[in-house]
Amino acid sequence: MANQQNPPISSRKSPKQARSNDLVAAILEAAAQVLAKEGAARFTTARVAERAGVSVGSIYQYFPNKAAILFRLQSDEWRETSDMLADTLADDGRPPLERLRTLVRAFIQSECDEAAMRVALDDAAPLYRDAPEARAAKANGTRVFHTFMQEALPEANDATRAMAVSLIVSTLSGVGKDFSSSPRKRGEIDAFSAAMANMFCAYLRETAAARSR
Amino acid sequence: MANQQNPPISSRKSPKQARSNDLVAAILEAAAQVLAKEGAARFTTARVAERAGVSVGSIYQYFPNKAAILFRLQSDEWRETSDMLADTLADDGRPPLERLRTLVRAFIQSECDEAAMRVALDDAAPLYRDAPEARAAKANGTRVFHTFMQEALPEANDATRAMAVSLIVSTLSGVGKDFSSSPRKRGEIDAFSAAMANMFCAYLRETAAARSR
DNA sequence: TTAGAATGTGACGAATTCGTCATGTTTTCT
DNA sequence: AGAAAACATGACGAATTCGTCACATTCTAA
Repeated sequence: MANQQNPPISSRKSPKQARSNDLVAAILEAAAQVLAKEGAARFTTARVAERAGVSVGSIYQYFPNKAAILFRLQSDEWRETSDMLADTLADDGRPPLERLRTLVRAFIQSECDEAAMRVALDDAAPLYRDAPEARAAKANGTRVFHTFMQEALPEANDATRAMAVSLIVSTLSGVGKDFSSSPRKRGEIDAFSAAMANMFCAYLRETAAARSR
Repeated sequence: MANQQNPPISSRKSPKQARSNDLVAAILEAAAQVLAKEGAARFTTARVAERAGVSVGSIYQYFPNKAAILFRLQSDEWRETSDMLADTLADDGRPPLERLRTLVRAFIQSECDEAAMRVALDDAAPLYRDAPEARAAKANGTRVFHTFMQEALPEANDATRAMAVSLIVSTLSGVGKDFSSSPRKRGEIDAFSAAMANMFCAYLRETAAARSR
């Protein structure tokens, strides 16, 4: 109901020289560190600048505001994990549900690996969440699952498949957040991933069975 | 990694006279409105006071700080929904999985009914989340599910049951948040609840079957 | 070499926010 | 009634934060 800021994302200018490329990289690196180590509430352009060994003004040369930095971090994160998931799902030769198991494990693992930053990024979500770019980026991340679902539920109609996708995507991200918000040992990750994969597989099997009946 | 404040919850004093009881009620009512209408970022003791027709000082007489108000709101919310869920689950005479279906529907519905405030409350979570009281309140909310799971998975061992509980609880709350973050029509709520219930039931059935084998 | 474009700096204004405290009002109790 | 306790007020200090802008430095190309 609030928390929207008009120019949150659109890049202010793009680097023309080598040094400014380095600078943007340094800013992003520093931003990730500040976010992970200080938390969302203490994420400040001033702190990012200090950590990057750069002045505040330089940051505002390439990012219109604080939210844009955060969105960029989140956006990169999404791209990376969605690429990883796409690779897992595209691995033909293994049955769909088995690939799904691998995917769940990989996702939970990656969520836990960078827990600190992901949690903070999530805390900061109100700052960038409502931007159209953010919605687009998120939608793009679910594309992989739609093609996967064609394989997993070949007999089902589109509505059923769409529902399965949104349910699974939403569960993965929501539960992943929750799970990774406290530190986890290897065994816990294994067990939890397995249970979640079981749940998805059971659901898909029953859905497929119901459809073909 | 950050965002902790030492005295977030402990009540400052308890109302001794009638007027102060009314005042606390007015504060909480105003707080809920401010949160829903202005969002977490604009949730301010000053704004709450103004809406309640009360002075800031009065607020700080009964709440040690802003976070305490938010925690109180969240806490009340948790209590209400967990009571509701307990009622649903306790309704003997109907098979466990059928009760679970009803529960899922009721939960999603209630999540959508007050979407604005719940989303804002979630955005504000970093302010109260790390308080010990918050963890306790949350744990208390999962109690209902443990007893339910005894019925649903009578043959399973404790570890399996515990996993099922945390998976389902986590999914409910995580996915509920996600789903209710955009406005939903009645039909969407029905369809989504049904799908989610299907997923839970399929999981529990397969888990039960695996155990008894 | 040198003009001008690109880049980098950081002090600073404007805005917000939190929570306190000295002071005033109302209630309670004897 | 009168004293003490409870309750209520709101101006204000201290702290933070965001993002800008006038100016300095570095690079590019003629």
